[in-house]
Amino acid sequence: MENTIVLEEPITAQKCSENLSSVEDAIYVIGGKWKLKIIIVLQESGNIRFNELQRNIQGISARVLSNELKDLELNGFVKRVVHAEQTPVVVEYISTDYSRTLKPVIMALSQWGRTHKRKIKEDMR
Amino acid sequence: MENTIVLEEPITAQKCSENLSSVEDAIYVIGGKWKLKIIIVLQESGNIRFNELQRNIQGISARVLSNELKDLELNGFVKRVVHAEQTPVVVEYISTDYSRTLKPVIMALSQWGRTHKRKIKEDMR
DNA sequence: CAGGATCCAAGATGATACTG
DNA sequence: CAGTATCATCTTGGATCCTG
Repeated sequence: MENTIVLEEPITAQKCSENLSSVEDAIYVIGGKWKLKIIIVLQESGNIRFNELQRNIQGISARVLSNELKDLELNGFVKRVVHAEQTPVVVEYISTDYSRTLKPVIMALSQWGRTHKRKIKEDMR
Repeated sequence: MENTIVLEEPITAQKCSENLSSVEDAIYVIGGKWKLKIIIVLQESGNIRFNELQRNIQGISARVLSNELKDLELNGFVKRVVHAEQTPVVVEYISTDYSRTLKPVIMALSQWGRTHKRKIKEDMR
């Protein structure tokens, strides 16, 4: 281990940019108005079809949902299952194991959102 | 207990929309490309001035930063402190106690972002 | 320095219609 | 049903210039 070169970078800037860039990475893939919502619905419904999914996500259009799903599939959060045996073709979406790694994030967010909502209500009176 | 009317709502839809709406609320206030980043930098730097803040946040323009700060101030995440005694006026931004309630969210996100980055690297080989 | 005002380009979104 | 195509629209964002 004596040959290990430790580059002594400024600690504050270091830690800062470390957190920052990780959060940045996270926001990059699961950020935006819809991604997390879709992931949540998918996780809670097991498997679900396109139109039902759309109904479950308040306000999303077919086009946007379609695009988001492609994106999520590319990133490994969603699996698209086609049942070709039926006509018209049935397509189901299911969440992947990898999407389950987001549990802590979703929990933290929903927890915070809950208390935040309470705070807002109190602020209003 | 026999008179208790239990409205048997579909449990899944119920729990689903609960998580969903909380996360939705959270995303509504801290979502977007910049908000969390600004909050992080603010938390890690104690107090900081406008231009320095801008330098610390890769790629943000003055206009956007200005707007985001107003928004964050309205929501109680940031305090704007004006030192009028000096000329030209010095303005400092500091994070509030309330912004610290986001710690769990930030931790979860940065943790996830970190492991995600590792996964991506592995996927590439 | 700390922003506000303005202009413009680009991307996101909604609505509607259409297809296999 | 599971989307795609197209168009009109609206919002964002960047660039630049300006000011107290």
